[in-house]
Amino acid sequence: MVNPISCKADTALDVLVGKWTHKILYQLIKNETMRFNELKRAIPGITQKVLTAELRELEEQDIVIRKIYAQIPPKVEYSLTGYGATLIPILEAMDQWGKNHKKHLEELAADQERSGES
Amino acid sequence: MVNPISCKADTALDVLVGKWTHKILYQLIKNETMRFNELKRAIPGITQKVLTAELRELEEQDIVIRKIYAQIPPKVEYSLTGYGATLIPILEAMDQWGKNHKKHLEELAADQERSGES
DNA sequence: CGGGATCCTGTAGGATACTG
DNA sequence: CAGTATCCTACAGGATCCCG
Repeated sequence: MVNPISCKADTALDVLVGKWTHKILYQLIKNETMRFNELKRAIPGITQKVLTAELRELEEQDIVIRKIYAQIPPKVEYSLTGYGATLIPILEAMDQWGKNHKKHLEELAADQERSGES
Repeated sequence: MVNPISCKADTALDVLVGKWTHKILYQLIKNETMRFNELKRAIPGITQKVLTAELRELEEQDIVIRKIYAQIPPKVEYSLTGYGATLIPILEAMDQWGKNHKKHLEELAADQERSGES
């Protein structure tokens, strides 16, 4: 029998969900540590407000850490915490599955065309 | 260097996200095959409309299959497809991580109390 | 029994302007 | 530079009623 999932996937989903969350994490995985505007530039389309909000949430959850340099002009650096890094395998699994799923959906579409769908 | 995630996690997230999606999948993993109202009863709080919509989406993505018995009263059975089952490891990983994350958050809260947060 | 058709609402997320 | 502070909108999701 399949190992039953006790439904705490919500908790993980809560962290990962959000239109931009995983892209932020992706950047921090790739670049280790980034400044606010660096992140903003790396993620086209996101607004300051949303980026700030997401980063605050991730910070609260101990997934990213925020280093503030008391200087003018301000400098703030974000990076993954060690704990946050435990998300990487999940993101990688989802990434893999996602890639495969895209292919799968295309094949499905092709099949349906061949069998003459409306 | 960390294996960069190419950002197709969106695709997987798209499938999994939705307030109820993973609970539906959870039920189908546990019970193999279920009728509409069985699912509805197993997932307290969900409405027919939403359940129907989610099932349709999952069906379109070839993750669940819908078996209709032409009879009165109607009988419709839902179950995971073999392809849909490839999601199980991801759900399990998220479940594990989610459980651990809950503990982690509690520890964080306790730490902050001890250090005298406002 | 397993939905479809409507109508409604909360909130995640966007646009824009201002600031230490 | 790295944010706040407002205001606004789209849409996921909910409530309800109807139907073969």
